[in-house]
Amino acid sequence: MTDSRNSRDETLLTPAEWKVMKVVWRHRYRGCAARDVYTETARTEGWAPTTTKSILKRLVDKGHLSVRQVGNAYLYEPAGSAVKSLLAAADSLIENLLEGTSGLVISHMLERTRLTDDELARLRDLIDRRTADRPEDEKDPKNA
Amino acid sequence: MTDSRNSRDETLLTPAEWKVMKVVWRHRYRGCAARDVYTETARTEGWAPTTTKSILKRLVDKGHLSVRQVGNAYLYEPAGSAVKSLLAAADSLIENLLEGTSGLVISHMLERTRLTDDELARLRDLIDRRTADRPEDEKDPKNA
DNA sequence: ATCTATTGACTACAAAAATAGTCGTTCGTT
DNA sequence: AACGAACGACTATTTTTGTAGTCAATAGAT
Repeated sequence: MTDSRNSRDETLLTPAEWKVMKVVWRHRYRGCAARDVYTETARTEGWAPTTTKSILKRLVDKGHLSVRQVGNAYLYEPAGSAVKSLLAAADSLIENLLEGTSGLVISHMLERTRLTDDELARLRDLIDRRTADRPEDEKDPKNA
Repeated sequence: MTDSRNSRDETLLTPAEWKVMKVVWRHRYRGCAARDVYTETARTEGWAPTTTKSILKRLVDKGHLSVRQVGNAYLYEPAGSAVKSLLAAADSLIENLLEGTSGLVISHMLERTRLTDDELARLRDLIDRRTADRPEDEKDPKNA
């Protein structure tokens, strides 16, 4: 047994790690060198280049980024699991939800997130389906 | 200036802190003694009572819990900001959203959260309003 | 009045995260 | 060929978390 009760979840990024991840993600199609990241984090976070490089390395170690040596340069890119990490973060938020606050929190997020009409439509669909599909005995639970 | 670029946000709880917070929250009306918490965390997390007590103290220090001495016992309760912390966590998740993943993440959350019909209705409302209310020039952005 | 279980305060310590420095090597430029 | 800028590897320091022990005070039971 992997002692599930214990400690730190590797799939969860720390705040600093997220900041780095976001920059790499944004550059994901052009390829992203360490410098691209630390130029930006220097500006936005005031970090020393070495700080950023350390975090990059940690992300690689934890498997969230992969490096590829292209000629001379080393290019970082989200290692498959970038979105997975994000969803894990979402799950973790859900886990933390205090009784009776689920609706509140999701509304809050909805209010603060800019969505395309498409995405909105998809969400409405999802909601409709949830309202209808639920079997009688599962209705109006005391929330998760 | 409070040097906003720096480090650890005190309003964000750590995973261990959330676990404790949830228990306190659940007992919020009856009042919650340290023991109530560590009895449960002993079972669910396998923590020593002292571990739980330490976290309780840290939560008090950070202002997420308040203690009130009622007669002999010390009762812990969410210090006003419990929900605020939760929303902060939600905001932080939003901040971390990678370009173009907003809809995905919110759907994901919706799918994994049990909501009352009321809450669902409110969400649908919110979505409808968002779809309609938006001024032309803000439609279909490249996401946040 | 005494004993004991329990509590909160304080202390401890290992691990992870945040932050950053050093250094040998390599790449372009001269 | 020589030099300096920049890179990645490795090392270092401080703070925060996770985890837990010790202990003096106290509340209740006897």
